[in-house]
Amino acid sequence: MTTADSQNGKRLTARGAKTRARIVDAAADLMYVKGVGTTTLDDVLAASGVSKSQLYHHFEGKDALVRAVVDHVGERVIERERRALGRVSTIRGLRRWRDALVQNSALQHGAYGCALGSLAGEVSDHDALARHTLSRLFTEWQGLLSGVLRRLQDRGVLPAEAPIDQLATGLMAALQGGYLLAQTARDVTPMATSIDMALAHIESLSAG
Amino acid sequence: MTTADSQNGKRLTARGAKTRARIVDAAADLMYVKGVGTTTLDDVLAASGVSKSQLYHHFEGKDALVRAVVDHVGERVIERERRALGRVSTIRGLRRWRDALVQNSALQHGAYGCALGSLAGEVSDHDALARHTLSRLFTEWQGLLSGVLRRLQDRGVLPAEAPIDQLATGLMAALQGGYLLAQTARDVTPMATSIDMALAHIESLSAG
DNA sequence: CAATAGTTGGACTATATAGTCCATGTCTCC
DNA sequence: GGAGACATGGACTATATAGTCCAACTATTG
Repeated sequence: MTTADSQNGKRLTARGAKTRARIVDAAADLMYVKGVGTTTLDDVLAASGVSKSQLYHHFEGKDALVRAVVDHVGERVIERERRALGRVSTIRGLRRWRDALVQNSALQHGAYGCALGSLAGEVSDHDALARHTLSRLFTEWQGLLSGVLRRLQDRGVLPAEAPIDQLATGLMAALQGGYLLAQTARDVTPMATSIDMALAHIESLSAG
Repeated sequence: MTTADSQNGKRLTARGAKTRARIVDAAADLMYVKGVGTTTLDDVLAASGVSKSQLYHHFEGKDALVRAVVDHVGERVIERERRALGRVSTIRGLRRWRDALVQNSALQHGAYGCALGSLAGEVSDHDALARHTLSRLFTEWQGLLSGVLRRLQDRGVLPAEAPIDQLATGLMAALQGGYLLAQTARDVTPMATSIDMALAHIESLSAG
């Protein structure tokens, strides 16, 4: 966990932890759909069925809540990606990973974008701490992609000279850029296209 | 111009047009730096040295102002890109284009991201009209990239079968994703890396 | 030079929203 | 089982912000 999750020094009963989790869950969902700025504390209260004092009991204020949401969403995304990428060691596996993300986004016609990416866009310029956490999360996600590429390398699919980390950065950017274009067009096609191009580039190196 | 710029039917004197432009200019700058949601009308008033009634004389409300900002920023970006890309017909030219964008972003250590991209992220899920405009702007920008690739094709640098439009989409996504990663990391390196990867892929097709 | 339409200044209002407070209820641990 | 800490409910406040109103001013046009 990044920030104080088990309230600095305070005891925290199972009941309290549950309430806290309910708040963060509701806030994360709302902020994904409505955006961070337009999600009010009253929205969060209504959605989680919790009173204001409880919210302020568990969080110092909205900023702290936003940070908790970043932590929570980050954990969820990284967990999902770890499951999806942790053992992939083929180009086909990467394509399946791509398909899953694209199809998932297609359910909303691209709306809302990447859970992490849209948080990053909304928060990065306003909260240095949250930005830093998001930056680490992206790096971690990228590390999972690097792992896949390294396994490809180990299996001889990619040459030893292939710049693994840079390829992972490029793939990550293709993903995030694709999300943004899809979100704006309300059509996942550009997202599929951009990831395809990145994967095609990676695949083209295997000939070398 | 997309939305009503010369107020539907109303006369508009040179003086009025100037005031209107001052408002949009100030709003665009503030919204780029502070974000759309956290920029208040009072901020815009203070920055442009204009009174509230003038703002409401020229715009129906904040939404209308945001749309005018989208139009204005869009025009500025497209103009800049038309100048930068309009006559490029070499890979080297594309690299110079990349350098200009990266260096420009480096001046702010990546902060604020792409003028169009960050607007898209903030506005797409809240204002269908603005989203549509932004989508068209991205398409237009991408069209400029397609133009470059087509010239490369005409000059025999790229093969006839090269999927121009998809490559342009991929390049655009690499750019936008790079912006987002740079904004989050406050370091332009990932932006440079991701565009490089897209350009390397395009270049690699010239061998085919 | 009127008459009309566009332009401006700034006080005023309504409301949404973050944040406070305190009384009461419920655990935990000795 | 009792003391003290944790947890909860909800009313209350302060304030920021979008939006209104109107009187006065300035340009344009017949």
